[in-house]
Amino acid sequence: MSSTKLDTRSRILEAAWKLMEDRLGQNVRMSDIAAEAGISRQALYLHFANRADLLIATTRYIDDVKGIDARLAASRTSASGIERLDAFIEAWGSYIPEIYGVARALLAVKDTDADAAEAWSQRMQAVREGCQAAIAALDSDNALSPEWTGDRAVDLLWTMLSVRNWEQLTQDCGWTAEEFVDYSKRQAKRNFVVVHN
Amino acid sequence: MSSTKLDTRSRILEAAWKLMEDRLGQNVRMSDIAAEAGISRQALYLHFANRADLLIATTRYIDDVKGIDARLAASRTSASGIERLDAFIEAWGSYIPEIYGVARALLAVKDTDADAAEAWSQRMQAVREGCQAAIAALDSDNALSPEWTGDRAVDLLWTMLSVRNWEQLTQDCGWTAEEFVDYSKRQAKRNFVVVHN
DNA sequence: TTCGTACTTGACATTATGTAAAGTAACCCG
DNA sequence: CGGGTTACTTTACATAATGTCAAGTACGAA
Repeated sequence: MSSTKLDTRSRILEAAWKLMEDRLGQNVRMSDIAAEAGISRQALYLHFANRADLLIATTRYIDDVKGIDARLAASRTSASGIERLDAFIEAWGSYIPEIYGVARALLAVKDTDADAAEAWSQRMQAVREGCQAAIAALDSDNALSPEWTGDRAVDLLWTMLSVRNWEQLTQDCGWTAEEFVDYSKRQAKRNFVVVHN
Repeated sequence: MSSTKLDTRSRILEAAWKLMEDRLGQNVRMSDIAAEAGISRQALYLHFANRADLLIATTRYIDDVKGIDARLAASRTSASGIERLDAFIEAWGSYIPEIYGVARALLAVKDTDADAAEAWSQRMQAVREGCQAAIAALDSDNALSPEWTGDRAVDLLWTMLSVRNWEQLTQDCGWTAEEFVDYSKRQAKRNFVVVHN
C-alpha cells in the first residue's frame, strides 16, 4: 500500500489531467483544479508558479504515466525503414487522443505565455525528431522517393501528424482516431516511399 | 473626394485590421484599437457589441476590400478540373497570408466565444465548398483518382489548405507563402489526379 | 433655437490570475 | 513534553481586460 494516498502535487496533476480531458482543455480554471484536488486555490501556487507551469507539468506527468518515450523508442527498433515509419506513425498517432485536452489548453496559453510556447515547441521538436529519424531510415534503405529533399519530407510528415491536423480531421471531419492513423500511414508511404520496379 | 474621410465604423475596422496585421493577431486590446482609430474605447461599443463581433466584422471587411469572393469565383471558370484545382489552391493559398493576423485572433477567441466559433466555421465551410467544387470538377473530368471516395478527398484537401497547416509550414518550418502554394498544388495533383496511360 | 445623433468622460461590475500575510494542525526531533 | 518546521487554509488585495451605465458635450439639420 505504498501509494493508496497520493501526495498533493500528484493529486493536483491528476485533477488537472482529469478536468482537461473531460472538458477538452476548455473552462478549466485554477479554482476548478483546486476543488477537484480537494485543496484551496492558493495551495496550487505552493506547487506551481502559475497556470502555464501547471499545464506544462501536467503534460510531463501524462507522458510519464503513459510512457510515450518508451512507445516512440520502440518504433526505432523496427527492421526496415518502412516498418519504422509505420511504427512511428502508429505510436504518435494513437498518443494524440490521449493528450488532446491538455494539448489544446497548452496551445491556447502558448499565445500569451512564453514558457508555455517554449514547452510546446520542445515537445513538438521531439516529434519532429521522430519524423526525421523515420525519414532517415527510409533514406538509408534507399526507399526515400527522390523527389523530396530530406528536410522537405520531414516538414511535411511533421505537419501531417500535427495535433491541429488531427484535430481538424477528427473533430471537424468526423474521422475516428484509427482512421487518422491508417490514413496517415497510407499517405506517408504514398508520398515518401519510392516504388522500385 | 467622396471618401477622403472615412466614417467611424470604417476607421475602427481599418484600425483593427492594421493592428492585427502588425501584431499577428496578438496583444490587440479594445483600447489599442480605439486609440488607433482616434476615438474613445467606449465608442467601440456603439458600433460593435463586443470584441468577437468586431473581429468578425473585420474579417468581412477584409474580404470585401480584397475581393476574395471574386477571386475564388474566378477559379470556377477554369476549363479543366485540373486547372480548376490549381486556380482554387492559388486563390485561397495566396489569400491566407493576407488574413493571417485576424484569422489568428479569431481562432483564439473561438475557444471562448460561440459567435466567433460560428463565424469561423462559416468561413471555413466556404473554403470547404471550394474544395468540394474542385474535387467534383476533377471527378466529372474522370480525373479523380479512384482510390478516394469524394468525401475523403475533400476532407483531405481542406485540411491540407487549412490556416493551421499554412501556419506550421510558414511560421515553424520557414516556408515562403509561394512555396506553400506550389507545394499544395503539386501535392494535390499527386494525390487526387489519376494518371491515365 | 431646439432636437437628435454621435461621441466623450468617468465610474463601476465582473472574471480570472497572481501576491501577500497571518493563522492552524500535524509531525518530527531533542 | 515542548518547540520548531512544513504544508496547507483563510482572507484580503492587486491587476488586467472586457463590458455596462449614465451624464455630459458638440455639432448639424429642421
